[in-house]
Amino acid sequence: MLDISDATARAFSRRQHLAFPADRMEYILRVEAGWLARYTRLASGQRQITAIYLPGDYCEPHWIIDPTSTEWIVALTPVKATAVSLESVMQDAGTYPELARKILADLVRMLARQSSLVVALGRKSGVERLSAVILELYDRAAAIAPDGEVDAMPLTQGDLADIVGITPIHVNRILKDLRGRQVLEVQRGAVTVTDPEKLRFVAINGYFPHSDAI
Amino acid sequence: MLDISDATARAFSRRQHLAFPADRMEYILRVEAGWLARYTRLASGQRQITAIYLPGDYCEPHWIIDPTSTEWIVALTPVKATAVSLESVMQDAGTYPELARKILADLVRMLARQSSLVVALGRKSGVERLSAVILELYDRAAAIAPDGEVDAMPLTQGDLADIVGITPIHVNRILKDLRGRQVLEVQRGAVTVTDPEKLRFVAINGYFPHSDAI
DNA sequence: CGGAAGCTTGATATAAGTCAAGATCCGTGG
DNA sequence: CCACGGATCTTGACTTATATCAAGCTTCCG
Repeated sequence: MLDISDATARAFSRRQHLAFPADRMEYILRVEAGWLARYTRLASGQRQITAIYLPGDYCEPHWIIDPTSTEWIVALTPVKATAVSLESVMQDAGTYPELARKILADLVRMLARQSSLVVALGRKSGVERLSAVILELYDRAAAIAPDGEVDAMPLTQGDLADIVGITPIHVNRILKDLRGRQVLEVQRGAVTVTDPEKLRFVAINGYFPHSDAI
Repeated sequence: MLDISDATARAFSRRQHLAFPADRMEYILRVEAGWLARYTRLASGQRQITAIYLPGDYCEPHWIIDPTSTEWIVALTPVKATAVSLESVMQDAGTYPELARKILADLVRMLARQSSLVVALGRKSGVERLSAVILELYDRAAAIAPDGEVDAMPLTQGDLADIVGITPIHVNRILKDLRGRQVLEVQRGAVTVTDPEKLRFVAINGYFPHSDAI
């Protein structure tokens, strides 16, 4: 069981797991640096990522209500995180509900994000889905960047494929196209948004109807 | 503003809306009878349903944390629901946290369901998605049925299409096929599961690999 | 009893997947 | 310091699942 003295930063390396399904958790991690993913694995072996956590986020905020992990949590980059024991959140809840309130607010944001991911996966084309997801991450990254400058976002084309539910090969082709339209740049293991507004347009409307140019 | 005296059943007719995006809510509805859907509409006019509420569910439980409606809530059937004022939940929270705890538990369940919907939409084929969604609803309906007997589930083929993110035409073809395999029966505006275990198999594995028969 | 909502089916089109083959980068061990 | 091997990316050719278009039917509500 963790206590306050444990509330110091812990380090995780890229591709290291922070939790597994059925784990009984005794703390919640607040991400200080690095990116995390939450995913499920299907019978077929395929992976579907259902959430991304960025610095400032409480990872799996619902653990304060039901402390059972249901999915895999993995570090997409080297990560630093501080653990807050559930016990202490619960105790504070009565007297200083600040922390509990913040965590619950995160929970609601997460629900909203999942909802819009459902909409994207259910009803949008490849370009639109990919654009929508990259844009959402861009906006979140911009919100926490000290100067609003977002640098390369540490996502493999395989990671992106597992978020938007398409083939990495197809992700590659879409990215190539978006790169050609000067919307973003692609590095090995990362994507950099160069024109957020164009990206926002594509995420909502796709390419112009009856046209190939943006 | 609602008070306790308002906590009596209200009636809504089929296709009537209970909330709209940006509405500021002052209460949460507990569904007593009937089915509800929560949905988003895209720029293209398409609809994507992101949640279904059944009797016993608290509709939009996250309103107790942020009382702003973000999507449309519509009755899929005639509905009876009782309103609980957020004010009273908040007041009770300190002294009798029972109600708040129940609502938060519902919120966590909802998050889990959305997560598995993301997985279905992202990584499963038409049959698998449709089977998974129908099965989930079947299981929920069975859990609240007094004798475990689930009757026809009130979903239009168009509704199903808007949950699983495929065309109503394609839903029709898949249902025809599942009907042929004796998994379920189809009525106008409703679906009846006749072989839940077969359905469960298809939801997880699809049809047998390298085979057309189940 | 008329019309809208819902269902059904066929023919055709297209977005995305699959298969295949290489190229490139990068961390690690010798 | 270099070499090796795995992870990642890239591109082309071909296949397939699902969408689109079109038409007609049925049921039910007002």
